Amino acid sequence: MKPEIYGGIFLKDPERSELGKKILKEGVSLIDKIGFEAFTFKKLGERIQSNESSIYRYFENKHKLLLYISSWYWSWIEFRLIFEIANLEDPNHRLTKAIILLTEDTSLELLDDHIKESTLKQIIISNFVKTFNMNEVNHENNEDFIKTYKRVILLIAEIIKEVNPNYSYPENLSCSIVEGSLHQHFLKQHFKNITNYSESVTPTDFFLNMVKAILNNTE
Amino acid sequence: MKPEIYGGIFLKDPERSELGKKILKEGVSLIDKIGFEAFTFKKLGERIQSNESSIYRYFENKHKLLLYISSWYWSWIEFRLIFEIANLEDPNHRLTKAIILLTEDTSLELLDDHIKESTLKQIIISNFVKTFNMNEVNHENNEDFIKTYKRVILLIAEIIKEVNPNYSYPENLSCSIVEGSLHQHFLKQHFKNITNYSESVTPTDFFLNMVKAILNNTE
Amino acid sequence: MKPEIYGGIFLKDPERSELGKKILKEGVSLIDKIGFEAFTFKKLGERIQSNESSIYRYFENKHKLLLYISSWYWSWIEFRLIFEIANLEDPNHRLTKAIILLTEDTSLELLDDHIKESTLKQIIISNFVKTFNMNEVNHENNEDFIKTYKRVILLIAEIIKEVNPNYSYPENLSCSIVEGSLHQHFLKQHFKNITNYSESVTPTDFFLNMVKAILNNTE
Amino acid sequence: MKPEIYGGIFLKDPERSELGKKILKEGVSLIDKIGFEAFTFKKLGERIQSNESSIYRYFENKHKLLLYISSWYWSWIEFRLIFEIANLEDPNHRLTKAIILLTEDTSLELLDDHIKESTLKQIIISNFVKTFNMNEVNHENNEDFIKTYKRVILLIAEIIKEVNPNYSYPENLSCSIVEGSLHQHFLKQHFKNITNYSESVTPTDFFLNMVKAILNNTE
DNA sequence: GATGAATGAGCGTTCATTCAT
DNA sequence: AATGAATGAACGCTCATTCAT
Repeated sequence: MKPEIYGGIFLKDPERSELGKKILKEGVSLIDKIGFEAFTFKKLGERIQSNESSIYRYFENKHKLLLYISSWYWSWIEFRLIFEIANLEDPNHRLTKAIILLTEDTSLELLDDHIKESTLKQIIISNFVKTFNMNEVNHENNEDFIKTYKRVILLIAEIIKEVNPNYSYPENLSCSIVEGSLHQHFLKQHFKNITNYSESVTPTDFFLNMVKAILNNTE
Repeated sequence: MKPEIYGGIFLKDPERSELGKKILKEGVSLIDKIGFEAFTFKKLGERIQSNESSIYRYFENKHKLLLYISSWYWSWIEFRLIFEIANLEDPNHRLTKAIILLTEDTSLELLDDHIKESTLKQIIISNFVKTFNMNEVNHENNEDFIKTYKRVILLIAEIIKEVNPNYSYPENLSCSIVEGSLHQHFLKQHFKNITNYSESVTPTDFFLNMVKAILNNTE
Repeated sequence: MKPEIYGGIFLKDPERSELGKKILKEGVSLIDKIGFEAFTFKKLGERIQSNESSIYRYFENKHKLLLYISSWYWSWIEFRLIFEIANLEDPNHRLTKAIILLTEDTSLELLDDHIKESTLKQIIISNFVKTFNMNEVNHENNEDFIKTYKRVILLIAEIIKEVNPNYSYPENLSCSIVEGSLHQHFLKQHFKNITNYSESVTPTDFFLNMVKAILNNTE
Repeated sequence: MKPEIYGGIFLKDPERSELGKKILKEGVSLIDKIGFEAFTFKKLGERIQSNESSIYRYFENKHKLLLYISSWYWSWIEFRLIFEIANLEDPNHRLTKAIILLTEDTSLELLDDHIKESTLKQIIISNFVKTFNMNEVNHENNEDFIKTYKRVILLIAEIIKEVNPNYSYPENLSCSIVEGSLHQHFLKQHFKNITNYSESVTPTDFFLNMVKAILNNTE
């Protein structure tokens, strides 16, 4: 998949060179490992056997790299949503499929270079707020980045409306599901003991139950 | 209110000196303003007209200060929940009250020093994940800090069970509400245009509707 | 033993109060443990359950404390030399006894507070040069401190002259023995494998052999 | 002379750039002037008109720099010993030459950059113990550094054995001479008045006399 | 286009010391 | 006399970035 990343986030398209791809792949891996705070271009440089200054050819700074990765993630989610829902007619089926897609625990790989979706998800949840705060600083690329995320939200909201046009908060519910899908990862990691998840009960179950209850109720 | 903060987070109780209180008050304000990343003890020192080294007498590092503030917030939430629910008998009333407390936009002030709850909430949502990542490093205070948060989650989960003992995911729903209550702030700031909120429609409405639907449904 | 320490090294005589004695005892122990470089009054304060500022009542700074300890050591050596040699008539016996005293590995304790001579020796050897460099800065107390050390050197040199009045370098030989006695500790610790010491061969043997050879030779 | 320094002490070979050489030359000079304790990379940076951070590219910390300088010194001593003794046949001549080399006061310069041997010697004597304490911390480079020093000790010990195979403490005597050669500098500086040295009597005389006496004696 | 060297600025922390009690 | 609180200054080090090649 070649995600659509708005120009201006990068200086030089990382997808179009070997070094660029390495920066993405190892960048994702390193951020996941040591956290974005501790992540520096120097450390990434060491990891890819290259000088830190080379990375600056691609991204102005580490924040732009994170924005790139985030945009990438949401593009990928949007792409899969559209692709998988395309041939479903029944709104209920469409919504069910969407929720499954968002909440299930995949081990799919993006790109040729074997970046796992689950690793990306990890980074997104850990740095979700950060990406938005960054945007307040980088006003130029502000809208560009957020657009992709918003499109995902509105896509789900549309399906919700199809299922129950009378429900009053489709956008809020959409946000809750999307955000919730991220939050599951977090809960599983840190609070296994206070959730109701088990082998047979999954986040997907929880959200399907929730959405069904809410939308049937107001029907 | 004097929150219960587990010792070990601070070196010297900041509540027990003028300088300590200043550190808390101005610390909260500065973290909110420039973000935790950019926040340093040096900048805080300048703001409180004191040397950064003085702050080190109270907190080992800025991460411990954030842990303190977070513990404080969750203690405060727990305190209000218990206090306000104490005299309500009907489980439905109790749950409604709890949701209102969590989701409403207060401008209450903590402490004598005029720290606004809404500012605290802002910090918590922006750094929620971080506080837990920290804990993975500071294993000693690990459990202590998380305990308060867990107590809040389980408190709500208990009320949910009272309302509908047959519902399968009380803890998950509790997490969703608590996390959701934080998320509202965020949405309002960054996505006003994609939520369904208006003067007359509030986060409280959304969550009350959600919970009612879910719990009635499985009754 | 109450060593004679020249005033000016301390602000308040540490031997005359409980806190003072604690400072000496624990100071010696801590310097030995973590090294003089890493040693600070703050750490010592923690150890003796007292505030660092209290220590400043006794010693201007940690360098003065080291000077005090060093003076103490050399006074103690001088005291033992004089005491043990006093009743010996034969110069050869006197020299032999002196060498034994300097080179043997004692576990004698100074003061009431159980400071081991071997610990002191450890500190002296590790910081010998430093004490002299300090003196170049503190010109006032310069001579005072060095005097004690010089008296030990000259005492041995005198005995050497008694044994062999024709030997040309009594002072140098004296220095070699005194310095050598310290150096043994060091060799044993770091170079066990390149010295000739064993259960039955000791530093004392080496020095007795050396001195005998040198003084007989020129007789 | 290009000394053999075991890798791992430096991050980037200081001999291979102008800045690196400057760091060595001015580093030696500054340590000699203000002492190793007071020496910091910041001060060195000011002196070489460069930022301290640049120095960190070469050496992890000032302790590693001192290790480098020390290794350098002992390599230089070993080199001169081997070179000057190579063509001497008579063991007595070899030993005499070795003692002269070790004890004489040279003003030879190392490297192209005019680092005086005497300045180096000054640093070595002042920080001899320290270099070994460091090694206890930096276990990796431990053996590497000590090796060079040991080789010098064993080299002299071998010659001693050649002169008198029956002498019981060749290694100890070797240590005494090598350590003593350093000690002379110290004595001259601090105790001119208590040594027997004069225009016509030198440390070399003292040690030649000592060694001759000891080795003849047991023959 | 990619890299290595260099650097200014700033971070997190400790030190030595003073002041008020 | 002893202590606790406070602080300026400095330390050791890393970061983000630029420049020259």
